[in-house]
Amino acid sequence: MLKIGDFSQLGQVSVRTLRLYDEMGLLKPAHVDRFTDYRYYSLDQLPRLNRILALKDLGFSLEQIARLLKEDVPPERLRGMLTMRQAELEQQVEDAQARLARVEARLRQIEREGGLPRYDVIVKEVEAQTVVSLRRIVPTMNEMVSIRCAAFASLYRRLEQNRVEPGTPELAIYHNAEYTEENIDMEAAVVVEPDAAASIASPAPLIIRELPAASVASVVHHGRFMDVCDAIVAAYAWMAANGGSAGGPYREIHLFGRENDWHDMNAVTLEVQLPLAS
Amino acid sequence: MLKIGDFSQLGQVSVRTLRLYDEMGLLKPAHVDRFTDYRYYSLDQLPRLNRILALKDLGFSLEQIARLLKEDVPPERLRGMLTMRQAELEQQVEDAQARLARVEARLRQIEREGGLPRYDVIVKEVEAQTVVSLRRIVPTMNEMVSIRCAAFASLYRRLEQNRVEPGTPELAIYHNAEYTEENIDMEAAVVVEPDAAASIASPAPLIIRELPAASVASVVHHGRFMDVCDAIVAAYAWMAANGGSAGGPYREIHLFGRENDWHDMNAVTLEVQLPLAS
DNA sequence: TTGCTCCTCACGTCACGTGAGGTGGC
DNA sequence: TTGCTCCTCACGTCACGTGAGGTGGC
Repeated sequence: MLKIGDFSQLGQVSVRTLRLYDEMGLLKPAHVDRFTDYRYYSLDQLPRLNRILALKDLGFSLEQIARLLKEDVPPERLRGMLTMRQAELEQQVEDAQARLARVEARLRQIEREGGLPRYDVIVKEVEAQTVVSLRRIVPTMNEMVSIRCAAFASLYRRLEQNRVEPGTPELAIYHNAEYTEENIDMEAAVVVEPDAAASIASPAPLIIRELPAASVASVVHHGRFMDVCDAIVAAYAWMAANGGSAGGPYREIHLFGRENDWHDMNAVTLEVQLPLAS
Repeated sequence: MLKIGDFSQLGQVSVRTLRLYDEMGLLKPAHVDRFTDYRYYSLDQLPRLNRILALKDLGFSLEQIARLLKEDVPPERLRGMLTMRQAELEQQVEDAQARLARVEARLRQIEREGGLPRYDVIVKEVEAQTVVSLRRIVPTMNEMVSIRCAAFASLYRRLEQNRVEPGTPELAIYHNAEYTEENIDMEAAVVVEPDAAASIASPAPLIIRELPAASVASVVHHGRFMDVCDAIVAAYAWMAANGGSAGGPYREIHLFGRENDWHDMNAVTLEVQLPLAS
């Protein structure tokens, strides 16, 4: 019989750990003194301790190990748990590799720019939404603001006529697959309740559609509206650096409010959402 | 100004998280009502929240992020932290891959044997130890027990003559590089205090040497002494399955006590330690 | 008697999730 | 007045590490 200290040395675990395993029922001492409560272990308990450590080494939690060590686990269940573990570990490897790639991209970025860059890109999930919109081709960049504002004005007017409450915030969607300064295919949109959208009898020229759910690369821009292109560039650059590709037209969310009502175009907050191909 | 609930929706984080970030000083609300303690955020705080989330996504702890967001971090320090993170992540990838390999080895083992195998192999570090030993060539397996016992008896006798206290446990070391049933090169050894070893004036034929520290694959065998070969096989099989190779002769640790004194060779506990090449 | 080992609480870790119990604003 | 949102505690998570305070065995 070994006292807990000796057994812990043989098994290369701490005394505290043995006490925990006792408490959890993972490894009960062969004998406990009734008067002193001292724990005594026998040498032939060492294989069980090693089994526990081996399973822990595979990444199982103590609770899972407790289940695996119950006498009556059928081999299929054992296989099942290991297969689960395998899948989890594959996921872990993948996650760590992706994260590593992002860290390396950051490092390269810092080399270039000498510090944390202006924009941070984060990936988030956006849900599907019903939007009502008007779509316009904008001949040149110079006309963008006026055409977009007119589109939004027209959109809100028609919604009012149909007694449909526009949701918030409004957004613009840019459909050109590549960068262009001419004939920009732009959609001015606003989120509405699906029921409200359905209540519009003859919608034309309004477009009513479901904006699909997506994983998006999201960048928040705060400052001059005209500088939003920097944020868009940042989103595309991030995507390229992390080996993704676009999964749809990017969305420009007017977090600051309605473009037509806003007083100061040099202090807007908006979010660029670039859907990622998955 | 946004109430915490609205800001949490925009930022895709929970209200609880925002309160935590406030408490930690990571992201203070733009304004806190003096009477109600309500937190109010402004839209232009969204970029900071996103920066926090982006850094978290790289795997930094909140405390590290707090340090990174202090105005005055020089870019080198930033690079330093990212490089650290990079190294940690490389380690994580490696660990997860190794663990995955072990899980897969287990799965294959279960396919073959239909359940958890008899032996569990764990890797542990053993420290360098000073041993005193006698080395013998054993012509055939049949003579192993008698020659080994004689060697241990002779070893203990000589230690006693030199008034050196033998440590515990005793161990046998097998030097043949390959499996063999003839001319087995065996060393019967016992751990001693370095000082005590040094005090032996003319040691011959005793060998006094330092058993090197090592990473070992460790298997505990409990049962008949003659079945210990199963444990040895298990250790080698594990090593092969996990892509390692032997880094020295294996050691057979007599946890049960002295082989010469033990009464029941059908109930021994011993540990096989197979050093791994690193 | 003095160290050494053992015992049982109980707090701390990390980034929140999840109530409990109470209050403010429409 | 009724929901809804906000507030501040405070416990739980996971596998221990690390004292605190006290006792048993040589």
